[in-house]
Amino acid sequence: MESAFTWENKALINELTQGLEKAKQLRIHLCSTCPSEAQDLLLRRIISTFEKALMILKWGGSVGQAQECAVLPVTGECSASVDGSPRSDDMNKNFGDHRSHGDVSRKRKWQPIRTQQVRVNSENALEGPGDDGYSWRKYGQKDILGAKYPRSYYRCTYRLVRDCWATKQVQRSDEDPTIFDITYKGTHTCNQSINAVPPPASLEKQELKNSNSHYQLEQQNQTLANFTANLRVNTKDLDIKEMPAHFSFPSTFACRDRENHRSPVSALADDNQLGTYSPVFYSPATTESNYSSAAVNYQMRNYGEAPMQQSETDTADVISAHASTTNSPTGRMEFSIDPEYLDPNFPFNIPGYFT
DNA sequence: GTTATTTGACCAAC
DNA sequence: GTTGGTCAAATAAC
Repeated sequence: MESAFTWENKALINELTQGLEKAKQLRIHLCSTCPSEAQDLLLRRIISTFEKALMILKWGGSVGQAQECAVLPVTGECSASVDGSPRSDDMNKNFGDHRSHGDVSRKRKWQPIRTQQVRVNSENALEGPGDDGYSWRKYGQKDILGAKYPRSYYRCTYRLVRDCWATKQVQRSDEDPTIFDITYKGTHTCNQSINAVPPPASLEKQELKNSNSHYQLEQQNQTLANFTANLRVNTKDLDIKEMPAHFSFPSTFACRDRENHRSPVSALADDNQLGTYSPVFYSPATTESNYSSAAVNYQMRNYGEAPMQQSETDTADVISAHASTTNSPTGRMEFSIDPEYLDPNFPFNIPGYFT
């Protein structure tokens, strides 16, 4: 069936392919003029971003292994452990088990499952892998048969106020106590973004914050718009005439769904442990020099397909978690792309989304 | 007083 | 019957 989605998907792939080609040409042009290392790095990352977006789109619609691969941040293999051995958690297995379930069950095995391993510093090994950008509430702990350490169960803090059913399980590795196996189940629907929404002081206060969430979104969109604008400024003085005038980063991508205070961009932010694009943004008040720094610091944790230079990423087989996002610079905002939220029905051809 | 964590009990899956 | 996942009352922390 040649659905509208298929057509839009092809059109989007075409646009992204063009963008990729132009970025490559831009890099070639810049290479001939001896660009700074930072410029070259930024260009390589822009190219990589296009490639990833294309890959995500080409996988689109198949909820199988490919997507699961895509959302695993650092192991580079689907459901692979640190040593690369297959893991028992398997998305397909868990998706397939619907029998005798309604929409909700005490064991929501139908939820998408992602696994991740985090290595902690020895000094904080006792308290676990630390902050992953979301607010979690521990709701249980269980001794697991054959495991040396108990498994901890966490659910999203915003389960009640935002009906967010994301959960995670944290299990310390028997072999290496500094490694934690983290299993994420479900996806965040609470529209959390890192450092943007502190845990609720009370449910009432949280509802108050919800009423302001649109304002927060606008602020984030403004930041993204600035990011886009700066990207343009940095290239417009160059003698590049082939850069398509119609292309720009979709800063207006956000605020599609105001009712739910949810947008594609914010939705992408839902799961920072997924396919972690982690561009680092600063507030609009950030100085230009800081912006340059932000651009250079643009982090893209790879999910496996394109080899990253070691200097570009501090991730190896496992994440070295330093436990707290409080180490982040003030005003830092990260978002990541979860292919699950790439809405195949999203009207990309609406004027204004892509100018 | 409010919120988070702990822990025993309950329930579903196997 | 066993095991893993979740609930909810009790308790701790702030």
